[in-house]
Amino acid sequence: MTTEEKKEEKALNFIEEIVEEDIRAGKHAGRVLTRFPPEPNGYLHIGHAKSICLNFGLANRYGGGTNLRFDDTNPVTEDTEYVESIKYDVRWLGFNWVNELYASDYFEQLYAFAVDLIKKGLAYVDDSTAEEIAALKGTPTEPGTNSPYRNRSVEENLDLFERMRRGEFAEGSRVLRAKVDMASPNMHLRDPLMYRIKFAHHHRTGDAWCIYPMYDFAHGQSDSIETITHSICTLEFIPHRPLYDWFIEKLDIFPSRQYEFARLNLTYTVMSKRKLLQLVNEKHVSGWNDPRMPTISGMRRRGYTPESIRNFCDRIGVAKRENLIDVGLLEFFVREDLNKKAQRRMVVLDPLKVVITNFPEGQTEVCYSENNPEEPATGSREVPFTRELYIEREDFMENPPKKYFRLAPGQQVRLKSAYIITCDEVLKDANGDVTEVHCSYVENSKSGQDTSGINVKGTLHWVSATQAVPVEIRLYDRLFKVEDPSSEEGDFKTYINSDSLEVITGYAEPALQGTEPDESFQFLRKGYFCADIDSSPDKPVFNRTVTLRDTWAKNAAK
RNA sequence: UGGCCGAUGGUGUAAUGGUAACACAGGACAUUUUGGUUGUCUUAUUCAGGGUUCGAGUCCUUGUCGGCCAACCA
Repeated sequence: MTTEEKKEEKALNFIEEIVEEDIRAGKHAGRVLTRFPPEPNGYLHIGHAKSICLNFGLANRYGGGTNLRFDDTNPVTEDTEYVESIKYDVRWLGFNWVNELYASDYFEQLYAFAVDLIKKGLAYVDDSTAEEIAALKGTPTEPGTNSPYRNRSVEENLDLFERMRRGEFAEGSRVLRAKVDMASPNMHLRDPLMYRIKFAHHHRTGDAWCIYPMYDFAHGQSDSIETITHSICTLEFIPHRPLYDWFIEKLDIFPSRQYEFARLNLTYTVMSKRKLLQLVNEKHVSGWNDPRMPTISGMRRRGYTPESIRNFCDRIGVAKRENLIDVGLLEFFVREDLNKKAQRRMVVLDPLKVVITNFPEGQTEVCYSENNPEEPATGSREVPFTRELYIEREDFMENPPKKYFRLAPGQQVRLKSAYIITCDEVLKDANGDVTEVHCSYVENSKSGQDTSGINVKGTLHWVSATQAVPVEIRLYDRLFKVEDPSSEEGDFKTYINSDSLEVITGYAEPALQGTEPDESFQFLRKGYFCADIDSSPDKPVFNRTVTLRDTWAKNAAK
């Protein structure tokens, strides 16, 4: 079955249904234009990826386009550093926007819209303090009270607003408000603020402006200016929609429409930029791109692929129900993708020395191991077999439980792509800890030319102790100890998992030397690992993306 | 106590008045020179009550539970 057919079979989400209905009805002549509107005040995270896949996916599917629009109306928190990272991340995810735009491009137009509303008697300058405005706003159960400045003349409002722009008034001394309805049960309709005074340097307009539009008077208007047909945002903006429509109607501009879907929540992490910024600022992580972060940049560094993230976003669907998705689903998709793509290598993370007593000292025998059994075309590589080897400490047990298929006294195992060995002797130190295991290899059991007829249950990964390359390995675990840190009592940071990073030295087969950053491998039986940007040719550093599925560990834990 | 949104397996998402489906997670078996991969099987009377209908997860109604809304943030 082709991808095309699969796509058609898949049920539509409710937004796709709306779009199809609009197309059927001939709305906007069947044109579809969406936008992805990040505020450049932080890095993109997996929740944004859901929105990106939705917006760009919709445009893709219905022959439209998507604008990348930076919602940069609050100069004090925004920065070009964020702009650059956002652009990089969207491209990396595999999407191309038709226009790179900024709400700040529209400041002059937005100002003209505001003047228009003032002239229509639908906006006024309010001299009240923030506290006074809040006090007159009422509560969800009590109506608000009109501001004493609500009935200024059009002329006075025009004059005051112009002088606000000229910088004649102090920050916080005046605002422009829409004249809607102070008694509305919808708080957002109680004369919402349109403009505030901020003597702040803007990352794009510099010091050209000292008044900046609020979200509600910038977002919808930007949509309209760009003739966005479907403006998709998250659930918390539902109460803003009547205001979104009010401005468009009163301004009599292009009728963009807003639709809302439920944001993504993932177990064992947090998904708000405010919280993520705290983790960065307070050094709980090394930065926005710390591999434990749910940011796109963090996941990229961790070893996640764009495909795996897109597949994930595809599978979780789009609806209006609050959700908390098991991070295991994300892990499934990265395993699925890396299983096809990542070459196999052998690396011992916690070494136990094995001496093959019947193998000559100083001799090296070349073995060949397939690079990826899922992709035979990737061929095989040489792996040196010597008298002294390392195996994983957990792959040996002196007194093994039932169904332990690994090495134990008197037991036989296969060394992957090499020989079957028999455990003859266990050496211990004064504490009784195992220091070394002596084995003998079965000479006619070499992989590919095995005539021994021996059937072993277990196959172990291994490296030559004398030719192994030490590598730094960073083992990551979930950032939080509880499923939903944000819903727990108190500060979410009290639930940080202090053991979320463990740095160890592993011993890699020689083929792993000189690995380039960003390259992903499957370390046999251990998981997927991605070379970190901290790697240098002489000292590779690997991040563990995710472990392999481990049914043995699961059973043993029971 | 106001307004708005929502409720389908453990988790998500479908079913558009006509046999509750798919994925993940869990369980069982088989395959496997990765306890990986792969394959087969398996896990729900749809929040509750009432109503409309030949027939309701779907429509109506009442209730319950959850979420959002009173930043000069977005």
